[in-house]
Amino acid sequence: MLMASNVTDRTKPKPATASGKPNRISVSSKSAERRRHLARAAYQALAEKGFEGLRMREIARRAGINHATLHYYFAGKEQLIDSVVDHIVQDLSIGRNPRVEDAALEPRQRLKAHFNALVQQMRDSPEMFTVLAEIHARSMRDRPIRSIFVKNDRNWTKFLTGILQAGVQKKEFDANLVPEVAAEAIISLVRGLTVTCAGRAELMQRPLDQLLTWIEGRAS
Amino acid sequence: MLMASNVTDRTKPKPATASGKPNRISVSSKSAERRRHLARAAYQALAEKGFEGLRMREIARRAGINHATLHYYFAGKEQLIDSVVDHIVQDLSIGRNPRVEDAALEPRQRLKAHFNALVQQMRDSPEMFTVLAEIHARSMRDRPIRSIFVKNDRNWTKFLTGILQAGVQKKEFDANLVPEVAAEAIISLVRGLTVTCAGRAELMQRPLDQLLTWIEGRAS
Amino acid sequence: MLMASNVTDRTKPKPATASGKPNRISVSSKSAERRRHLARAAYQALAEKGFEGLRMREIARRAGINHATLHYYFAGKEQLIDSVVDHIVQDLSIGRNPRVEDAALEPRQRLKAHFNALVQQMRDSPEMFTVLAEIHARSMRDRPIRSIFVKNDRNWTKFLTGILQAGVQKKEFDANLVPEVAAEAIISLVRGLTVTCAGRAELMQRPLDQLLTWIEGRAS
Amino acid sequence: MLMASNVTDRTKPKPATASGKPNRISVSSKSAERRRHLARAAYQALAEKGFEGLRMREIARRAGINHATLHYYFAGKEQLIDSVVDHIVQDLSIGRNPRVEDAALEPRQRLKAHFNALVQQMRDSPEMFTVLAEIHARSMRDRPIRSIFVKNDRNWTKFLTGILQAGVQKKEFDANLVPEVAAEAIISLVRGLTVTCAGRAELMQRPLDQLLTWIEGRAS
DNA sequence: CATGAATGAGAGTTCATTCAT
DNA sequence: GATGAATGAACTCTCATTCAT
Repeated sequence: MLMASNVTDRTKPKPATASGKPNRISVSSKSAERRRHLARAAYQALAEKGFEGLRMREIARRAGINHATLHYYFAGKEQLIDSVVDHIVQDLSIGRNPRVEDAALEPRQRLKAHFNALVQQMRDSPEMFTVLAEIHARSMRDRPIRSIFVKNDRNWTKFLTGILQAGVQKKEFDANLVPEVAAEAIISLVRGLTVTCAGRAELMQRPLDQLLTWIEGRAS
Repeated sequence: MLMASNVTDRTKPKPATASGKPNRISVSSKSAERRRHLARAAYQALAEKGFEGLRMREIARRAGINHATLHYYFAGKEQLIDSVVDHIVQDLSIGRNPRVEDAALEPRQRLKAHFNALVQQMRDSPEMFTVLAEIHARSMRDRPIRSIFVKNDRNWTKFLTGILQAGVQKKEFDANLVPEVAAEAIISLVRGLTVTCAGRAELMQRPLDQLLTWIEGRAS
Repeated sequence: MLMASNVTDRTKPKPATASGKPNRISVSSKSAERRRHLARAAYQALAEKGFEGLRMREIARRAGINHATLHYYFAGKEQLIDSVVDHIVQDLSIGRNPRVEDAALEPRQRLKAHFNALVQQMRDSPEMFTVLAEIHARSMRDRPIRSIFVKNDRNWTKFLTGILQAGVQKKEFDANLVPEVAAEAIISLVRGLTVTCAGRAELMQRPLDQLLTWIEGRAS
Repeated sequence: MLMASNVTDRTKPKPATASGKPNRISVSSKSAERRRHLARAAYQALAEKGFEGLRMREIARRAGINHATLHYYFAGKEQLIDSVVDHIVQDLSIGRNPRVEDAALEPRQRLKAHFNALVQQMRDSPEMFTVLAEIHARSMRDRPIRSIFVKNDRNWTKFLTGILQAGVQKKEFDANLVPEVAAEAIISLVRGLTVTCAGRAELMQRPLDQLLTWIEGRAS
């Protein structure tokens, strides 16, 4: 989850057609792939320069195309940014979908894995949190983006609540825990961590461990 | 603490000198006052438009002066922004200085007061957190600003550690608490809350209560 | 005469050839037809947006083809515009060719019919005069286009002179009339009317009646 | 009347103030003068390239200033164009205001003078008619500009009607003349002439003489 | 022929900054 | 200090045109 590399990986391999001529699907997929590539270039520029320094020409340069071509794929800067936001939010949601096979795992392990993935993400692609910080800042003045995060947080809360409930039930977590409230606390703590520990994944460990300890409570 | 109004309040009125002509000190004081006034105008513009939409001309307009005059007080946009950052960080640090009279208070009450002040701040001047989010985002790409926050966080940690230690000692808090680690967790949770609950102070209560519960542990 | 619908009507349908494959002639005919179709699309775009707002892409869109295909029929924008000018001037000349059967008619009636056709044209396709105004304006800076109008005016003058001469001879018009001079006056008055009365055909009546009265002079 | 040079001449000389420091009026007049200068540069560019080829950068170049400065004086291209239209319409109205001293002159002479001024204008500044043709063309798609011309034509009609009435009364003109109708005819003829005879003032003479003959009628 | 993709040139506009007064 | 004027740099966006397929 949370793997920025997913921004690329999301490119689903199109089925190779037998005919030499590209069919409709592969054509549209090629165009979609291109758009993804451009959104990724924008994402990187955003990580390095922020919204303030985000320039269409530089995004195009990063993608290796003429800046006018960018306008062929995106009606304007705003749409390109929307695309970046969509992609990143989609990436965030990966790994937060309660999977059937997870139900068997110990909740404690699942929560730990969730945290570990976060730390790993900070190690692998710290720029993702820079971009997130930018978008979060923007979300405070931009209703539509705000809505996206609210919706995203609801899903995240649901995911965590599921784990917490299971943990309480299995006596792995503190019996007094109110799953939803704890989920809210976890989300904010994690969110704050990405800012506080920007780029230094190792700093995240202790607060996350502390959080786990609190969640386990006297149950541990 | 954390009162945005402080941005203005910090402007301490200097006693008018007897002479009709302003003396050196009052001139420099007037100049400093003007600089504070401008930084405040910039702060408001920043809250409404973000760094991306921050314009020297609009700042000047808000302050009621000609835009060219801005350059008499700040060498450039960057310096003006630095000034805003300085002011806001200074505001943040207010209320985090362990005061002698506090030592007598119960640590639990002191922590609660700290949290309440935060909620109040969100109610009174939510724009401060918008600005903070902007600056936090920038701090992830900007070393000097990052350093300011690191230093600020150290002070904050120290402040919280003091309270936590006292609380453990007085058996108000969980005996197993490692004050510094808990302080780090508190800071990140609070930081995340300001984003998650942007503008809706009421949402902050439950996570903060949860946090208190955790800190008190079986001691409660 | 002067019927904008002629822009389309001029497209004479070529009889389909027996062979299933289109032969040279029908191909070139189809191509010519397509060119006329495109010129008409350009004419309409010109009427709505003027030269300033004339866009190759929009012309293509109106014609229902890809904009790149436009370049298969016209080397460039300039050639397309030339084509529009040619078509419109050709339309203008229709009805100004002295016809044998007209010789029998009373000059007064012929002149009146000429004016009526003009009024009708303004009623039916006012956009033609918008396009004409655009091309007239351009003709004042563009020698080749100017030449086209000068030539066109010569034909128009000849047409009117014929009527006027006949009218003087038949004592229908003022005996003192110098046909060529009056023709020039008529042309300019008509030309000015199309601007002054743009889109409001009813306003053209009175000046045209006045003109007729003047031409008839004491003869009437 | 109709003197393009008036575009410049309209610059009313500001009264020199005694004080070395420029007063409010002269300052504002200087700015207004600058605006007039820029509008004139736009007018010339418009005459040479038409609306289609009108470029802010070139207008600035003609005026000898940076193109950004143009935006200091005019909010945008549209406002600059509006200014050009205003100036030209103002120029047109000069000489069409019935003056008291004219009442004594023979109407025939006054009408002739009006026509002569037109011919002279075509000789002196033919570019004015090029610009007029552009604006007329635009007026056919642009309501606000259209309104300006409608209003202008009303004044022109009034001016001519005054002369014609006086002429009829003094038996200089055809007794059957309906002044207002004739005025309309005159306006359209003149308007058409400026297009037909673009740049060749000598061609205007014969139609205008014809027009005069018609107006005088059997009275002459 | 037809088209989606691409591009160079250039448009209007904005903005931080400078400068003469 | 203060300000109106000016400017260079750079921005987003558009468009006619070209080209590979």
